[in-house]
Amino acid sequence: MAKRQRSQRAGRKTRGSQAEGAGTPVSKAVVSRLSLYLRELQRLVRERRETISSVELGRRLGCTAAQVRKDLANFGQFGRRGVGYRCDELAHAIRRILGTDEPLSVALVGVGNLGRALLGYRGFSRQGFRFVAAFDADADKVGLRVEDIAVHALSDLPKMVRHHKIRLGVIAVPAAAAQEVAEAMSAAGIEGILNFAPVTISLPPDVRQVGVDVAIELEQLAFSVLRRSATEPHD
Amino acid sequence: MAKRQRSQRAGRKTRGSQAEGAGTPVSKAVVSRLSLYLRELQRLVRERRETISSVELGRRLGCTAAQVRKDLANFGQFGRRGVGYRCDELAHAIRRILGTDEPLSVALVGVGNLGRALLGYRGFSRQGFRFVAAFDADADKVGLRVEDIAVHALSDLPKMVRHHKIRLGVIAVPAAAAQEVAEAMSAAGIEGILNFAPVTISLPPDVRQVGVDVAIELEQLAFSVLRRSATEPHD
DNA sequence: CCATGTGAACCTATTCACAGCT
DNA sequence: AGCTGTGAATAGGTTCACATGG
Repeated sequence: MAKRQRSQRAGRKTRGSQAEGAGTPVSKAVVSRLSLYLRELQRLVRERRETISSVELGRRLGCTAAQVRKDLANFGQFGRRGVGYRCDELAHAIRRILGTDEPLSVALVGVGNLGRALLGYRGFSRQGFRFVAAFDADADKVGLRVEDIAVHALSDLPKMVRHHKIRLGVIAVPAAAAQEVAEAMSAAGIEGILNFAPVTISLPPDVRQVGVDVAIELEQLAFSVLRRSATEPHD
Repeated sequence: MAKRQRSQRAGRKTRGSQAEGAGTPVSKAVVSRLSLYLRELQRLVRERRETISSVELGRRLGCTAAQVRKDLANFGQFGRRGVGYRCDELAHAIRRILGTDEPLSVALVGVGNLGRALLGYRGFSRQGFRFVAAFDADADKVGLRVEDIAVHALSDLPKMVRHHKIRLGVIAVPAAAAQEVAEAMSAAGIEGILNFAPVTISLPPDVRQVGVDVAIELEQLAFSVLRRSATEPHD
């Protein structure tokens, strides 16, 4: 495996080149923590904090300092020995790694309660995402504007994807409709799907997907709470 | 409930006892997959399907058959050799494991767009959760009923927690308010918090927490989509 | 024969501990 | 001194392959 590590001679080999392109496979857990680091760094930058050490970043996020350093080491060298990481610099580097340093266009399908909440959520644009179009199967909703986004018929999806160069799609429809919508997205050329419907959807492997099921998250929580009381019946 | 943990002696190891109480530590990943199994099993039950094998369950969910069997093995024996698992039986067993076989009371704080969407989401009650009260810092919202749930002032939280035996809390407030709300929940005796605000909250270790940041999920997706096109520039 | 349940092998991820730079 | 970056050690999770039993 490509060991181009020691080519320090390239001089400015870009401190923090997110280098390898796709050299080493990075695990999902690492990427997930990178997003967490970024979130905290953005807060630090807002607070005018200049630098932070791996120890403190770890402490704030509930992971070890070694973990922070190892995660970053997957993508390059971003810190300064004896000093730590410059908050703004590292934040920018992580955005480059994640690919959110330039805006990505997103389509939302399903303008129900959840869909509306997502359209109105400012966190997306803060992280470099743009909802450029919404879609709904309900003819009564088509033509409305929700949070300043126009609602279109699903049949317009392919056209809109092409026209707005939409690469990501968000599914916020009932479970029964999710598979169909996912297939439409895939056919329209969307490359990644964030699925809030409580079903597993199956897609060609070249379409990436992430599922979020809020009921499952609550179940996780219930388990850890209840198991805890089982573990420590009385203290 | 209560009762016979280790009553069955030697011979059969308790078909489907979620036995160990807290014997072996179970990883988060396992619990997360259990929820996924449950979701699929509930669908199968609705479709009147009697049994399913680990192979097919794995195929539907995108994991291996061995994974399915190993995960279940953490908690007991639920299958019948040569046959597979009875869908209804296994679903019920998993609900027992997760602790969602009896309803849990939940409080929601933050009746904004997201909070409203969560109150209206039927998936929660389907999985055994009950929103029994909502809270908001905005005095104009206090006194309203949203999705048939009354909105209270935050100062009523301790009283309501006691009165309704609320064990879980959901935070759907802006980032700036989340830490404060979490502390109020903890002080009121809530044992687990599902946090939708995009910040890491710090709490005494006896309060369990799960964070969901939808922007982070989109970032995960962006990364895997963009990395993919970097990996295969031209096929 | 079919499919589970499970020890053992394998592989991945996290933590340790220290070399090396500032 | 302080803190990063990283090989080595450890712990954890997944897959294999087969014995077990309906």
